[in-house]
Amino acid sequence: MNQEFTPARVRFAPSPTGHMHLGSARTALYDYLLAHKTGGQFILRIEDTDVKRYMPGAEEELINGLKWLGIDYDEGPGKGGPYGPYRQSERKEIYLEYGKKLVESGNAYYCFCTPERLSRVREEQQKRKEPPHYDGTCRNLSREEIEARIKNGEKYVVRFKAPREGTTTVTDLLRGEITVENRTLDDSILIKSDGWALYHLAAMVDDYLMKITHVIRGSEWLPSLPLHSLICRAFGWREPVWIHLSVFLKPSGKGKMSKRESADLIKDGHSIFIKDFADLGYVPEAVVNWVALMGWSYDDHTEFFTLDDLVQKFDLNHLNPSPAAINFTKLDHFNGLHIRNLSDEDLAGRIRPFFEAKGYQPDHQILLKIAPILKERLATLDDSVELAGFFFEKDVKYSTEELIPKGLTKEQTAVILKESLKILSSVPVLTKEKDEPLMREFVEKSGFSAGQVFGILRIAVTGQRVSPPLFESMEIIGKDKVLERIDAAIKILD
RNA sequence: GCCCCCAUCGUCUAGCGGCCCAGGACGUGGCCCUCUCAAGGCCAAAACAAGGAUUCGAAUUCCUUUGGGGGCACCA
Repeated sequence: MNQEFTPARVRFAPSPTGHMHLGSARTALYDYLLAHKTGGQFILRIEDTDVKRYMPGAEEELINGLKWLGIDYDEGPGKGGPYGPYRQSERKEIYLEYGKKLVESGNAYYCFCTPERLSRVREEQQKRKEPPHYDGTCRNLSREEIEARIKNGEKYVVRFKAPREGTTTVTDLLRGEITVENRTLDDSILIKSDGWALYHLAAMVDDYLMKITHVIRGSEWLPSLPLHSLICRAFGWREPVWIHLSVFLKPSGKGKMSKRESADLIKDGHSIFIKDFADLGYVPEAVVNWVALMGWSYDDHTEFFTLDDLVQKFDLNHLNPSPAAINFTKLDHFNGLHIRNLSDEDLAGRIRPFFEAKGYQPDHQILLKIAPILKERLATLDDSVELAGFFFEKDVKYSTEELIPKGLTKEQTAVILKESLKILSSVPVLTKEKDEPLMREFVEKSGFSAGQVFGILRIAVTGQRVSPPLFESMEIIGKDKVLERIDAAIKILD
């Protein structure tokens, strides 16, 4: 498909009515990838024509979300561009003008029906088990009557004059031709009585004026695709390439995530809201990788992708039209992969806030040293605190029972601790290369198992049953503190 | 109710008429490595929704059924 290799102008057009979620993130990602792959532009357009549903802060959240994910836009609010303004609330007059054009060309008409009458009609239709429909009362009003009623101050809307007979066929890139019977079409409202355009008009006008080549959006728009196509045709515009992505299903695969369920996820350390991922310890690289693969694939075995990889390899032909269930365990997997792909310096910087949030004041040099031993143990960044908090602790806490391993007595444990103290005191500086052979030699002679000896030391030094490797940890903690902690353990047993 | 879309292991998916008694990944189980936990390596179990049709040959094409999803606003 050669259209992929011509510069694409693609737009991400969210409405600021709620939190940015995974579905939006994926759409924006694909937009970005297509634009960058083809050397085109990625445009952010805010669809805020509905004042009632406006959520303060949503636009900012959207922009921050994109920034966090690393998908920067070329044109949009705060950035400008040759086709602005990029907020629909600033484009009211434009839509009015194009609405009028449609009326003049006979593709739309003024409708004076009141909302009350409309809902009455709808009720009756439903009672008769008919699909709810505009009944066409104002479809063929005379010019004189229209002028008179407008002059009379009657409220009106602009409706699209949808064809009543025949069929309409539109092509969606991943689904092929979609054909509907025109009699199932409705005369949708294009401009409300308050003068604001509805999505159907506004989006089509903007896509045209902004020279959008590909419309990538959710499949909830599929039912109104014929309408949108018809509007473009009424204007005589060339249609963009239509791409409707399927929705994300809840992890069980049974249905879409409800508001309630989305909010509840956070209890399990998950979320579908982009704003939450950072705090939950996810790195944007992983979220991008994960979400890219829900609905797109490269081949039958490659799964690790950076954003740059994706720009290189993304293509429209491997998009998948079927709905995908969200799989958070796979996100954890990707998160681990990308954490391990980070430099020590980078990882040190990223885990710092998690330590700080727990009241630690981590030293950068120590963070740099623990980064490599933490790397392959982290599913999420916040795991690092639980695993490595002891590095920043003055002393460690544990119970006597924890110190004495199963199968050993208090006395034996004390012997091991005292011997270890002696050995570790004998080396000038604690380094893995130096003390590990000495300790292993002791294990060998003592008749205890490595697991027993190192297990006791692990508790004494880290206060934890599970920790990063012992000798590496001791090296980082330093001789003085290690000896201090072992000494403290011996005292506990006395 | 009506309209539209979708259908391969539990999940994400590869597959675009013979390379497939279906490949990869996550997860699960086992083994190896091992100072704990991981990471890593190896192995295993696990799917073409059902029924027709076309064809020498179908997971791949067509039809029906079933299941799932979306939509039917002066929301987007």
